[in-house]
Amino acid sequence: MIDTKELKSRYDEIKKNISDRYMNVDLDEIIAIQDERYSIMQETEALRTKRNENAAKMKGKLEQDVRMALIEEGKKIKAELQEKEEKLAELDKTFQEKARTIPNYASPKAPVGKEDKDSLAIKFYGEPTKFSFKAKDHVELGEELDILDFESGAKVSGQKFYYIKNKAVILQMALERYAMDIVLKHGFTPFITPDIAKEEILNGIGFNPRGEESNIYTIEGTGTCLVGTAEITLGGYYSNMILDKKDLPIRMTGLSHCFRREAGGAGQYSKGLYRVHQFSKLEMFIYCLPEESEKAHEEILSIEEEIFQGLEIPYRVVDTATGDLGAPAYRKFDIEAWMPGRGESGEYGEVTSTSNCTDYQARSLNIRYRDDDGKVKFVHMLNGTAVALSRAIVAILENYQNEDGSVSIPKALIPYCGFDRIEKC
RNA sequence: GGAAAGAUGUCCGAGUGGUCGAAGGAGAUGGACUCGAAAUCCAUUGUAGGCUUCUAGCUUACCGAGGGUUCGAAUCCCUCUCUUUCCGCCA
Repeated sequence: MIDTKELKSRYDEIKKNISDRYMNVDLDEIIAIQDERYSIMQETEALRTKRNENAAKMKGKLEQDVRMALIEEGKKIKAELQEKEEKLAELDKTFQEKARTIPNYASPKAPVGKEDKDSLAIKFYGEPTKFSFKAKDHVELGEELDILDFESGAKVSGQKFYYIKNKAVILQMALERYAMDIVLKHGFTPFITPDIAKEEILNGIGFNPRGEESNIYTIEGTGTCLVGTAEITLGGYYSNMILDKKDLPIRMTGLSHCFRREAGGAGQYSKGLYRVHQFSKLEMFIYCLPEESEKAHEEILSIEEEIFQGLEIPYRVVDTATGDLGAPAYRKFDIEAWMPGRGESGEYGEVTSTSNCTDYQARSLNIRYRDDDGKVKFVHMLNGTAVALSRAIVAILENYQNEDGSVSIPKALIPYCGFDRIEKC
């Protein structure tokens, strides 16, 4: 969340940010709740002071009637205090809930706009793959090659589930290891994280596990959820801790399953592996000093590019428009790989995403460091996809398809796969 | 899953109802001593929040977490989490 002490001093800025992001947050209501909370808080504290003073008077030896009078007084204060404290707790809860909905300040460099098409393509790598034949999409390729099975996925688990079969299994493992090797080379510490996390962690990262539009599966009666990304488990790792400044930046990379409800996400642009309820992903995460976060963001992006350049897949980099930024993000870069089977005759489709969340998550999760001036300050937290296996497989199958329906393996993956081609068996 | 013991400030560690934001020690910082250093001595040394007469003062909360008892809780009670040890079970 943002610093709620600044709601009034940065009022115009916050308001503009909310409107730039096309979000519906009533800042004035939140400030009104905050004011009421402060005033109840003061009344509560005054009563507590009275209670403490009253109790302090009873320390020594006292006449019985004096003591009884003080106890009576104490009981009266206690009753009053209880009432105030209940009210305060209620206000606190409401305030926290509402304040959490205020988005992070967006970078002044992020393009302002409502949706996808307002985002800026800031870089192109390679030319969209051309074929001398009609390109198939990954669904057709995958089913013909008997390496993807959506029908069985739907039968056993439901819509948007799938089985990966045969050489695609090896391909996925190869991709995992290939991306891991690149990330490790850049000094990241590898993790395999839990696939389940507590709601408080989800909230701290900025995911809302509740509500109709939530993309999160909650596990009934446990207070936990299936993670949608290892960003959650990597970001929760240091919650409530004060980090040593000399240990920063901390670079972590985590492999996890990712579960997403994707309610209502159907249609041509979500078909096949592109939008699914479960996939695996290798995620990068950095905790760093505030002054280093923009540089760290560039670093993550460049590793993501290195991974896709190594696969020789054409892509573009997109600087996400304010209206399309997640609430915690200060700035977000997506890599969109060329997908020849997408749309009429190929389109770019998102394969990675990296966000600089500045101190937004750190404030909720209480992750700080001690600065040279002795003060504790919030770290900046960044995340980025190393490789989302399902989407990377979409890009590989569609870009590396051959006229006979077989699929070649990108050069960089051949040593990891042990074969250079997937063909009909 | 069962049993026992434990969880206190940066660390170690005392503290079984009021004199405890918390003894003592270590560490760190500043100062004295010294040519300098060590030793010694003195002082300072948690976090978050609120208010005000805002380079300061006042005040609230925090002793694993959450509840409860009480005029008053680090201290008593309940639940949970974690750690250690033992038993059971298991990949």
